[in-house]
Amino acid sequence: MDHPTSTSGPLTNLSAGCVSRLKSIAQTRTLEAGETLFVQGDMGKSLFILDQGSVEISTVNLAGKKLTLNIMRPPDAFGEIAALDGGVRTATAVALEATRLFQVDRVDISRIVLDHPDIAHEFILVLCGRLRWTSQQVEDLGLQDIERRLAHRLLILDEKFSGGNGRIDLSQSEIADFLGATRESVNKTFTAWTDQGIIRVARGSVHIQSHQALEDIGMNVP
Amino acid sequence: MDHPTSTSGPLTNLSAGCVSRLKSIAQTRTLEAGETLFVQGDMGKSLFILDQGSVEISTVNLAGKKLTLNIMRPPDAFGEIAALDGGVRTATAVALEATRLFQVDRVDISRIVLDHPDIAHEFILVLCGRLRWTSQQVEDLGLQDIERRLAHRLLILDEKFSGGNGRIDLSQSEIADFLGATRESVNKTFTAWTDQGIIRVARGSVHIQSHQALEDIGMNVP
DNA sequence: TTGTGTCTGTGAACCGTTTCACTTTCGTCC
DNA sequence: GGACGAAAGTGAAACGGTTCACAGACACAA
Repeated sequence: MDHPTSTSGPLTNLSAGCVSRLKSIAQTRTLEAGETLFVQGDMGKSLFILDQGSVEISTVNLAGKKLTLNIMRPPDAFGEIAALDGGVRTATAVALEATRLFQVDRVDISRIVLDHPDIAHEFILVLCGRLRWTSQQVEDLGLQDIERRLAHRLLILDEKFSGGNGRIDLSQSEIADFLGATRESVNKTFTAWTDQGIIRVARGSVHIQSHQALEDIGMNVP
Repeated sequence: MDHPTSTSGPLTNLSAGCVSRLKSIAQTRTLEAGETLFVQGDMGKSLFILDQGSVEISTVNLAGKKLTLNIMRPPDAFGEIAALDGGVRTATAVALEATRLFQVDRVDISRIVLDHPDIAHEFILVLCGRLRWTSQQVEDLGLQDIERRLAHRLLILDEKFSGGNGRIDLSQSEIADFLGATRESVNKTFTAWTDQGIIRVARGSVHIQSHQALEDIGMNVP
């Protein structure tokens, strides 16, 4: 069996070998754009592996404010926490477009994990990666102001969604939901950055002109 | 081998059986009050299991603002992420008092995890619990105002540190660091709550008079 | 081409929280 | 018992971000 996509860091995924084994015992499932796969608080019975499309993972508070935790695209897997420990879903998953995914049942995963130590080890690495991703988010939300959070998040989104090429295809509202901020705040920061030549904006996307400048902003003392 | 202390939720610990096996291959180590065990960014080579004392897990930004992520007490274990995936420490660990702990080396853990599927499974459950704890923190920081965060955090601290008896032995500054807020904000909220009979405050501690009231505050629409 | 809806841009008022600058209370160590 | 440091209490001013209220731009469908 090959190694996981990356050994640490927040972008860790299961290895191709492990994924194909899981797919062999999975059901396939399709979702329409906007369809909800599960909501926070549901009992979680399965893990999902994306085949086509994209799924947004988010939480909403009682006032209706949304915080986007992640946007999953193939070959991402998600829903592992509840699938592995049998607890409730910690967030809500909604398809952003027509989506096709594999659904692996909790009992099958438990069996595989106990039978195959190498797969158990892979799940451990995936969970560690998730923990790093989430811890980073706690740190940002608890300690950084919006400008720094935004700089940091743009760099992460660029790496995750565009492989570092600098084009991020998200609207300013979507980016704001990632930060726990408002669209207006994001827009005002973007305007300033555009004036400085750090980014270029278009309808539904941002182009990073200077990764270095964004890194510097993240490194500044607030 | 017995079951983990709890099967899901943020307070999950390793089972007594697993802990005693890990202790048998661990070194013991003592720390003085204020001594730093590791800092964020260090390469992580081991897992720690507390025997006596307490350790604060926190992150600090460049401006010096601190966010307390957790305070560990026996029989808590911590440092698992870096110990399991070999990455860098995501936070800093400092002893709050004279502390004694067991240190288990990363290579020994890897071996045990691959040799003992049941222990691997326990680690998976512990990581899931950590992820639930951390996700909750993200949700609070991203979506809730200080009053709601404070209400929620008091209930969690009460359960974790005092088994739900209502007495939380932390100063207002320490509580503020848990929230990512200032001591003054915590103090002002405490004054209001004291007037309403929800809590009673003393030097270095808070007494919850009405768990229900705090739960209600957490449930309110902001 | 003219809608129609979504995304972007922008300024003013507002509000929650921090910062600052104290005073007071409490414990404990000479 | 008085002195000192740490914790708590409090009000005024400043600030970062949100809310609100629009106006303009672009995309796509009728």
